[in-house]
Amino acid sequence: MFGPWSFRRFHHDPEACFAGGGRGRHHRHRGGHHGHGGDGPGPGGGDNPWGGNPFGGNPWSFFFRGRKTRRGDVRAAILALLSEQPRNGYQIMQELEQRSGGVWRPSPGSVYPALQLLQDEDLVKAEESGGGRVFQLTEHGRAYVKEHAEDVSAPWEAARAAAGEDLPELLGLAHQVGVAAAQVAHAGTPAHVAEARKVLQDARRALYRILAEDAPEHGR
Amino acid sequence: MFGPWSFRRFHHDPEACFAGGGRGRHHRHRGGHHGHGGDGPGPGGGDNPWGGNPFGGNPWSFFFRGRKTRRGDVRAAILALLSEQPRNGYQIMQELEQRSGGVWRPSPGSVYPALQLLQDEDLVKAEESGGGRVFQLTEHGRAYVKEHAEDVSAPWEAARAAAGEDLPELLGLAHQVGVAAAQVAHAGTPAHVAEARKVLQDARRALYRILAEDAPEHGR
DNA sequence: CGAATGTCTCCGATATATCGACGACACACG
DNA sequence: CGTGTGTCGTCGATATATCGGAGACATTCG
Repeated sequence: MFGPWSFRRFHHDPEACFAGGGRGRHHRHRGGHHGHGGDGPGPGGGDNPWGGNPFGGNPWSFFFRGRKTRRGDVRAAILALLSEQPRNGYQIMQELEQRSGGVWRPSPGSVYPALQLLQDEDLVKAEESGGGRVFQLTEHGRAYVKEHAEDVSAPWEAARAAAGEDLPELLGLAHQVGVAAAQVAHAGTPAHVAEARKVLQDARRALYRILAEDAPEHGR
Repeated sequence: MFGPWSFRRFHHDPEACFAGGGRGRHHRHRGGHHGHGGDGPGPGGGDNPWGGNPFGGNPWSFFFRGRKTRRGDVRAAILALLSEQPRNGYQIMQELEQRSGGVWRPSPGSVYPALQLLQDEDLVKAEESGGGRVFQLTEHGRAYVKEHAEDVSAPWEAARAAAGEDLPELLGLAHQVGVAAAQVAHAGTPAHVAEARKVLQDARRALYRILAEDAPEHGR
């Protein structure tokens, strides 16, 4: 089954629990060329309990972390995109984010090693261009894509479908609430700010009350 | 005066308006080694109207963009930090974010050029370490810091003070609202989701009503 | 056939670097 | 002295790269 934080698990396993900080909490800073091992900027870390951002980052990044695809998806996606046109690594990440409606942006940690492997297999080659490197399929790569059409899929579609509709909609609304709160904080009087604080506290309470009233599931 | 998006302007100029997309909107993609000039992931861009993140990124990043410090602050901050101990570029950015309570994280676009200039002036030197480069003051740099103590300030304190209290507090609450909404979206029934949608819509409406009732300022 | 173990891929964080836009500051001119 | 112009520093976005943790998948063993 999918990890606790993947939306695939959300989709297939409604029992999945959000408790705890997810991967970021357990993730240790590494040695080697990265030397620092201090506490991370996550919740509870350092002077700022909300993370790197004093306002806590966005709430969905807290949940929507970790694996969003399956093994082989990044490789398949790269082959699919490069069979359309040459692209650099950054463009590949951007395009996948765009085509998945934003639910999946492969990290550099998967894209660059996958590109390296594809080069090792002589399916892809890189050319210097404008200060960066543009990747394109080789002749061998084109033949491979033709012969393995079923492997060169569009995993961004699955990612998009898996994310569903409710989460984006509610988080979009929550985002608008945050925008309005920021405007009050900026342009409002102290009395306005106090009023806004109460509105937000009431909304939070109402949402948790919805969760609390959850009875054993019927017809799910 | 400060730019439309700096919190300094927020602080000193309450008339400042949030309308429009800020710097990101006008910022053009550049040529040269970065070739792509397509529409950005910002509001209104591409398939996903909320930005790179399908859920719109966090609301405060929309407002809290652009300049947060004055000319020379990054240089002063680097000198102050390196007079304590050697650090690499990434650690400098992290430390400033931490000490400012998160309101200021200088971008690589200011830190690395400033480090280069400080090296050119023989105030700082770099040493390879663990795959990266650690920067430290030279003898000349140490003398400079001693002679110009008034220039080597703690701009993170000013940044922190300028951000004030209301914005972080309200955005922290909005963040918690977002977290609760995400939990409902994930674990709730369709009826729960509909109920949560209403809670969020009501909260947004209440916040804008607070702003709408603003009379001409008294005693501000 | 199910459980345990091993392996492989994905990801977040770390780390670096630069360009062009833009805001703020200094300076010059009327 | 105020306004306009020029210059300089800051920033977001672009672009690359890698390490170690962890999840998912395959394989092996009982």
